[in-house]
Amino acid sequence: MSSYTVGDLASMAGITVRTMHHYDKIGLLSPSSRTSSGYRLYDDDDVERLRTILTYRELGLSLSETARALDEDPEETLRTARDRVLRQIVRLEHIARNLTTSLTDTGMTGAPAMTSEDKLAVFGDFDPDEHTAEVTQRWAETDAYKESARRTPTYSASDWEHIRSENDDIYRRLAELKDAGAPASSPEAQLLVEEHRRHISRWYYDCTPEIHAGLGQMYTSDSRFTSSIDATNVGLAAYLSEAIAASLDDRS
Amino acid sequence: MSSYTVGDLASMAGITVRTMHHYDKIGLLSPSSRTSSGYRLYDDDDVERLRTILTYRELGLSLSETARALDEDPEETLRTARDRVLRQIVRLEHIARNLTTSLTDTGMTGAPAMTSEDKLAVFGDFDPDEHTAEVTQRWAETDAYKESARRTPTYSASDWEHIRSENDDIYRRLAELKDAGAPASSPEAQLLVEEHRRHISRWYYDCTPEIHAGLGQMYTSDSRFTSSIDATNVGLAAYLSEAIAASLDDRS
DNA sequence: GTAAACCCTCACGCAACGTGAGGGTCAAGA
DNA sequence: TCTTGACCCTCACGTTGCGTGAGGGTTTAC
Repeated sequence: MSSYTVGDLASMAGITVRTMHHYDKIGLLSPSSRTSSGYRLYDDDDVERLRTILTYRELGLSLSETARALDEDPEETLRTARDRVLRQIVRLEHIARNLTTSLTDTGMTGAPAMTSEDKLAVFGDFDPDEHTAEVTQRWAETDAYKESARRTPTYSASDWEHIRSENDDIYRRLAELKDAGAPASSPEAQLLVEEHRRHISRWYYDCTPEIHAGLGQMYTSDSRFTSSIDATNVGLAAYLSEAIAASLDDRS
Repeated sequence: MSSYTVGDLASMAGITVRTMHHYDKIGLLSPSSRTSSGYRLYDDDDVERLRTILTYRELGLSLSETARALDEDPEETLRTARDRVLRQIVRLEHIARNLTTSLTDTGMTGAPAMTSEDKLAVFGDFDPDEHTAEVTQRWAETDAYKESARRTPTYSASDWEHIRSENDDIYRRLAELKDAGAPASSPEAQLLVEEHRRHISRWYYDCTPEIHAGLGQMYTSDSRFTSSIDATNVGLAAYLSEAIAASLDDRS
C-alpha cells in the first residue's frame, strides 16, 4: 500500500498540481488522507480513480459528466463515448476534405476555404432531412440530448448520398428479414436495430437506447415517419418499431 | 447593398446574438454602421467576414488566432489547419478502434469492463504525442499498475503497419522517379515531397516546410537516416534530400 | 542550520460565450 | 393613439477547467 503526494501523482499523470487541487475542490477526486501538516495523501485506489477520470477526460467528457460516469456502467459510458468519437471523426473528415479541395483549387481569392458548397453549408441553407430535423427538435429538450449537444455537422452532397445509401441498406436488409418471416425480436433483427441506432448516432446525434425507443414509437405514431419508412417496404415502419421495442425489453 | 441587424445575421449564421455582441466587443467583427437609435447594422462585407470567421472557428482556431489569420496568407492558414485536423482524426480513429475492442471483449467474456489494461489500451503505446508516451511510461511504474500488469496486447500493430506501408509507398514511387531520371525539382517529385511532408505531419508531428528542410538535410548528413532510406533504393536519401531542398527554393 | 524544494490556501485571470436585469425602439393591430 | 410584442441596447455576473501568482508553512538534503 503505497501513498503519493500531489506532486507525485501529478507528474505521473502528466497533469499539474493545480489540476489535482481542482479535482479535490470539486469533489471529483479527494485524497484518501492527509498528513498532520495538511499534505494530501493519495493511495492506490485514488490512483486508479484518477486514471479512470483522465481516460474519460480524453474521451471528451466534461468533469461533471465524468463524475456521473464513475458511478455508472462503464460499458454504457464507453459505448456512448465511442459514438461520440465516431461522429467527431466524421465531422473532421468532412472538414479535411473541404480543406484539401480548397487548397488544391486554383481559386485563391480573398475568401479562403469557401467553396460555394461551403458557404451554403456554414449557413445551413441546404435542406437537411426533414425527419431528423423534427427528431432533433423534439429531443432538443431532453437532458440526454443537451449533454452532447454539439452543432450538427454540415454534410456535403456526397455525404448525404453516403448516409442515404447506408440508411437504405439497413432498411432493405430489415425488410428482407421481415418478408422472410423472422420475428422482430430475432437476433438477426436485433443486430440491425443496433446498426440502425449506431447509424443515427454516427451521423446525426447521440442516440441512446432510450432515445432510440422514443424514435421507434414515433415510427408508428407519426405518419410522416411511417410513410417515409414504408416507402421502402410496406409495414417496415411497424416492424422496425417493434424490433426497437424488443431490444429494450431485452436489455432490462 | 443590403444591411442586416444582429438578429438577422445571427439566425442566418446559426449563432446567437450574444456571440455577435461578443465579436463586436473584442473587435473581431464590428458592424459597419449603427442606426440613430444605436442598433447595429451589418453590410455585405461584414457578412463575408463573419463567414470567414466561422470557418476558422470550425477549424478549431481560437478567436485571437482567427483575428490574426484574417490578416495573413489564407493558404498557409489552411495548410496548418488541415495538418492539425488530420492528426486529430488519426488520434480519434485510434481511440475509436480501441474502444470498440474494449467493448466487444468485455461484452463476450462478461468480465468487468474498464480494467487498468483497458484504460491503457484506449490510448495505448501508439500516441503521436511524445509527451503522453512518457506519461504512459510513468503510469506503468506505479505499484497499482504493476500489481495487475498483464502484458497489454499491441493494439497499434495495425497502426504501425499502415504507417509503414504508407511510407514505403512514398519511397517506392519516389525511387521510380529517380530511376526514370526525373530531376528532384520536377513537378512529379515535388508532389511526392509534399506528400511526404503530410505523411510526417499526419502521423508524427506538425512538420512545417522549414522542419521538413531540416529533416532533408539530416537524410544525407546523418548516416542512420541515410542507410534506412537507402534500404529501399540506393541513392534515394540523397534524391529525397535534394527534392526537399528544391521545394523550399521553389517557395521563396 | 539553512536553502532548496515541496506543500498549503486563497483568489484573481482567461476563453467564449450564456443568461438574465433593466430599459429603449419599432411595426402592427384595437 | 395607444398598447402589445418582438426586437434592440448596455451592463454585469455565471460557467468550465484550470493557469498563475501571493503569502506563508514543511521537509529534506547537505
